[in-house]
Amino acid sequence: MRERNIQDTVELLKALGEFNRLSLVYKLCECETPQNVMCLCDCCNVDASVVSRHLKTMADVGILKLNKKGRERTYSLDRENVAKELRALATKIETNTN
Amino acid sequence: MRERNIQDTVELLKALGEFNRLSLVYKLCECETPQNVMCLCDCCNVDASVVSRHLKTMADVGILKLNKKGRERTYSLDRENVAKELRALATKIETNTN
DNA sequence: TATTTATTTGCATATTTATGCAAATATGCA
DNA sequence: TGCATATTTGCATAAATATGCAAATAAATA
Repeated sequence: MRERNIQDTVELLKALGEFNRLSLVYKLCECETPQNVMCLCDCCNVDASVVSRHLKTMADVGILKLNKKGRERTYSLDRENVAKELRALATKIETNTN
Repeated sequence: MRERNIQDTVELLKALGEFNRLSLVYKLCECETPQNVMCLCDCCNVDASVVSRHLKTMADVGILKLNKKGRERTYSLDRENVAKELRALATKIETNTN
């Protein structure tokens, strides 16, 4: 398995490491189905355009999946991918890589 | 087990999500013994004062452990803690928390 | 005590990032 | 086609963050 380079990892962590974005992630944790921007607006007190940008930021680094069908654009968590990346980092840090 | 609140998690991720800081973490991954600031300066191209601040940032959120003995102040990775936190987040994200 | 070495802190600055509003875009529907 | 709704984008601004340099602090040692 090819190792993520450090910059990719930084971007993943940076995308998760902001209050409103992590709130969106937590919100999406509870959702069985993909959610649209309007619905996700409820979980943080900011303009819809800001939510839209946060969602794009996270989609860009593989945290979210974007589904387009017609007018609706819905986002869902890429649970598997995020969990995999976080666990890979955990393992790296846990292990003395000498 | 008490769950970390969202702000704590944000701070952990923010502390890891910066290039020079993650470089320091990777460097410390390779070290069996705690390292001092001067030694850690090698791995990123910034002033020692900047490294010092980055190390403090990470110590503050439990990524690093600070050991003081005499003049020497050494830092080591809190491998267990970081791995635990990252895995907890991975599990939360992976699981539909309905 | 004076000096040397390691680290931190104060301050100024540059860069990045988050935000809101208004306008643009996209799509479904009357 | 024209309108309504959802989403994104341009732009300006505020806030947060990273950085370097110089000075301050801390501790070992001559």
